[in-house]
Amino acid sequence: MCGRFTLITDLQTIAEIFGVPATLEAQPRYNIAPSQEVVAILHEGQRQMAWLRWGLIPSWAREEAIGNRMINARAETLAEKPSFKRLLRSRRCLVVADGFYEWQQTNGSKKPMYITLRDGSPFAFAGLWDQWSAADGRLLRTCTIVTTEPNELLATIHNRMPVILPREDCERWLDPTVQEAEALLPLLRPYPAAEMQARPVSRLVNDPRNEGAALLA
DNA sequence: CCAGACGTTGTT
DNA sequence: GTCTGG
DNA sequence: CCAGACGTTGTT
DNA sequence: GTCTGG
Repeated sequence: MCGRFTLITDLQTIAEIFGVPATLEAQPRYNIAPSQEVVAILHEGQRQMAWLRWGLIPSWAREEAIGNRMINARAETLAEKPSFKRLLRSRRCLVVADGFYEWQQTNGSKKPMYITLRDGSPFAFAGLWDQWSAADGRLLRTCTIVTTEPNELLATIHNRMPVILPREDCERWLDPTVQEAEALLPLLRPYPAAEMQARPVSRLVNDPRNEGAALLA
C-alpha cells in the first residue's frame, strides 16, 4: 500500500517535469503522512498544481473523520465501488512524490524501507480527488492514492504497492476527455521493478512528527 | 419504493 | 451522489 | 502508514 | 481491540 512518502524535489522542477505553471511553494518533506496536504496535479479547466488533503472525504460524507481511513483505493475494484466510480470518470489526479515508505514485517518486528526510482527522479502516484463541504462552510479538497499488487521488488517487502504512472500514462490519466474505465484501468499496473530500488531507513520515520533528512539515514 | 451503506489495510 | 438489499 | 487514546460528571 | 489524529 502506501501510507507515507517524501517530496524533496523543489516544486519549480516538479512543475517543469509535469508541464504546469509553478504556482505552489514548499519546503522539502521527508515524512508526508495521511491527513496532511500533498502536492497534486489535476485538470480543472486547465492543468494545474494544487494542494489536496490526503485522505478522501467523499462529497456525500457526514463526517470529516472518514478521510482518515480512505487513504488508498484498490485499482482492482475502482470502477465498481460507489465511492470511487464517479471520481474515476471526472476527478483523477496525480500525487507527486520522489520516494515512499513501506514497512516490512519480519519475525515480529516492522522495518521501514524507502523506495525510489533508480535514477532518483520524481514520479506521480495515480490518485482520485473530491470536494467536501463542512457544516461550518469550509470547503475541503481531498485525495486518495490508488494501489495495486506488488511488483517483484515490492513483493519482498509488502503485499500491495501504490500505482506509479510512467510519464506517458500521466497524460491519459489527466485527460478529461477520457472517461471510459476501459481506457483508464489498464494504466493501473505495477511499475517495473527493474527501474526501482529499496533500502532500509531509520525507525525515526515511524513517528509522523519526525521530519528531516535524518530519516533517510 | 425507502433505508442504509459507501473504504483499505492487516490480523485473526 | 449512487448502489444494494429488503 | 504509525502513535496514542480509549470516559463521565461537575466545576473552573 | 479499535478508532482518531498526524
